[in-house]
Amino acid sequence: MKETFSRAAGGRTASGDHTASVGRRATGGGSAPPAPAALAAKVRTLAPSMTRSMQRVAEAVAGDPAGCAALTVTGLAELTGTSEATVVRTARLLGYPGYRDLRLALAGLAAQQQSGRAPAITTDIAVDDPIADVVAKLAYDEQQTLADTAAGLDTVQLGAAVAALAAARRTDVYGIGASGLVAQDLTQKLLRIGLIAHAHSDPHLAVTNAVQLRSGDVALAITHSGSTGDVIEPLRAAFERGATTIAVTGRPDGPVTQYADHVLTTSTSRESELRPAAMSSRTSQLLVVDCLFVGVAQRTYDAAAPALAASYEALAHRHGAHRGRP
Amino acid sequence: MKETFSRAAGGRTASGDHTASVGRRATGGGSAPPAPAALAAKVRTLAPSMTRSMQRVAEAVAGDPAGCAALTVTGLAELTGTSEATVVRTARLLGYPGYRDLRLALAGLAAQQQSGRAPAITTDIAVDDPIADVVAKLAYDEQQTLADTAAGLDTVQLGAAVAALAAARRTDVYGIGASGLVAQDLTQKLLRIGLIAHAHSDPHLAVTNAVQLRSGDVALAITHSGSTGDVIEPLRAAFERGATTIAVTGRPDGPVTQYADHVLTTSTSRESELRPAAMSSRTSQLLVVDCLFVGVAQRTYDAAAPALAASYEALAHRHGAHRGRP
DNA sequence: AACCGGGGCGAAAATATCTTTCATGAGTGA
DNA sequence: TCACTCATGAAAGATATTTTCGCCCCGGTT
Repeated sequence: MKETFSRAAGGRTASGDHTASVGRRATGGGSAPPAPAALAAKVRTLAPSMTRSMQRVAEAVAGDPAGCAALTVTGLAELTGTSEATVVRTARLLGYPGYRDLRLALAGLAAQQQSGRAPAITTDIAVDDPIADVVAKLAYDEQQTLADTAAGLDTVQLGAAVAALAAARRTDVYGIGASGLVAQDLTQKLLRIGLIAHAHSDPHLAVTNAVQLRSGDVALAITHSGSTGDVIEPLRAAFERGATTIAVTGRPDGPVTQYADHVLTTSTSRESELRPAAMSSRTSQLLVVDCLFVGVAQRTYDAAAPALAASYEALAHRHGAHRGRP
Repeated sequence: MKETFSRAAGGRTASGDHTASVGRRATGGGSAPPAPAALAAKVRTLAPSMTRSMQRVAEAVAGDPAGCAALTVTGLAELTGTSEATVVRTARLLGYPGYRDLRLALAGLAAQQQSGRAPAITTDIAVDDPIADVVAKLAYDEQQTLADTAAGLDTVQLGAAVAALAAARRTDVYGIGASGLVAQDLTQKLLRIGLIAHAHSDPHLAVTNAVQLRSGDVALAITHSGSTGDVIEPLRAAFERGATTIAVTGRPDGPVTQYADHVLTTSTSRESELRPAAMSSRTSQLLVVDCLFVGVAQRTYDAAAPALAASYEALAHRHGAHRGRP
């Protein structure tokens, strides 16, 4: 009973007087069920928003699931040089009701790792790695990113976002830099199934357009950091105009979520000097966007199928006739 | 402290105080290590020697590991119509120090079973797939695409392409539609490490620019079909002007390769109605492009590293300062 | 049929473990 | 510098687990 209550309290009271009063984004914080194998991903996603002590705990947990599963709260607290309270807080942050459940998940994770593949060791890409290693490492990392993202995606939020998109009279997508390309990708796809969508990279134009939106429209912001002002502003404008707003971000607690009815979390993986964060965040974002697209296509199948076929046909003309067409 | 002590005590009779003083619990009290996944077997083996109540508990545990893992001693006792003591006795009989550890093992078992069911998603995405399946299938497919691409990449060609890019005075990248986004992605990255690169989506402008190229410059065309005229034309122009030309295509025998000094092959995976080819080709292309980028970054490390750092710094300013920054 | 061990068994005490509360101090912005 | 916020851990407060203890069922014996 208090269970539920305490959970809600954990979900950051902070900023949102506006948000709070509006009372939207109800689904925001705690809807996610405890993760099974998505734990490592979740740790990475949430790590930035953690305090130092909690990070230590999270690190220990992610680094040695099996070992930590064998420890009691007190044990883990001692190991990480923190207190029981901190351990419990971390468990909560990771989406579990308490340490006990985190421990259970840890045991599960350990078992999976054990039975699964042993060689999960990824070294960073080094300056003198031969090109073949670069290919292998990059491919592996991106695969990992995909797995993490898929595991960490909240299907409820995703479903809600899909529903909103499918029903939208019009959709605006905001993204800057690398995220801008993802925004365009989504837009291209939506257009192909006959929906009305626009991607905006220019902040001013984005806001200008956003204020045109109203209930029944959808605004979708893509930002890895979750705090890209140029993207938040248009989303906010749309939010205040009553449009349904969606955020695709790697920081589920970032400012952007204040104005988002639905938050889709992308995974954050360790970056290195030669592998900028942009790379994995892009992969992650694209997967999310693809899921959105396919979801929408399913929902609007009757309209989408012919549209897809038509655009396929149209394109075929642009390419020389080559074999392989069934 | 009591932790260790009590646990050792739990280890029962046998070795007693010696074990306790050592404080290891790895091997536990008895000789048998707790079972990992051999639990079901153990239950069957030991069932005959169990009392009626214990059998009920064992049965429940073997029948629904996941479900039981979610229960407390009391819960499981109630479920099986027995008492806590019996549950603990059963756990002991199965080789665990207590119920807590049995529960942990149960969680592990459940996780294993769950993950074992993974490769059931080889099917195409159907119109009525639940959203969770869509996510799983898409992630799986893209992972597959990455693996295929990595496996099929010719590292010699890749190395040559990297060398050309790293040495290029200027690089033009051509791509249309979805490939255009990939082209932009590459361009963005190259710019970030201080190289001069442009992406062209407009065929006319592309050709106009291509004729400016000459030996020492690089032109890179991205086209899945390998026969997109709008992309081939500028590549051809560049080729004829003596620039080094690279093609990233899914058709290593397509027209585009005629004018390419180096051909990088992207993988083509099966597409379906709801999963257009563009999706996997994009994933594939991006991996190739990432490899190119990292390769170039390696080769130009002295210049690239500071440039990357600088652009990182510059971006940090655009985002609000949030905590978690070490 | 009555009596007598021998255990299986569960209620409840005892203990360990987990959770919550609360006071403190470190860091931060004005 | 001061007020303020918030992270943090100590310890109190709940729960969960383990242990204790003896009932009572079951078979065998006289």
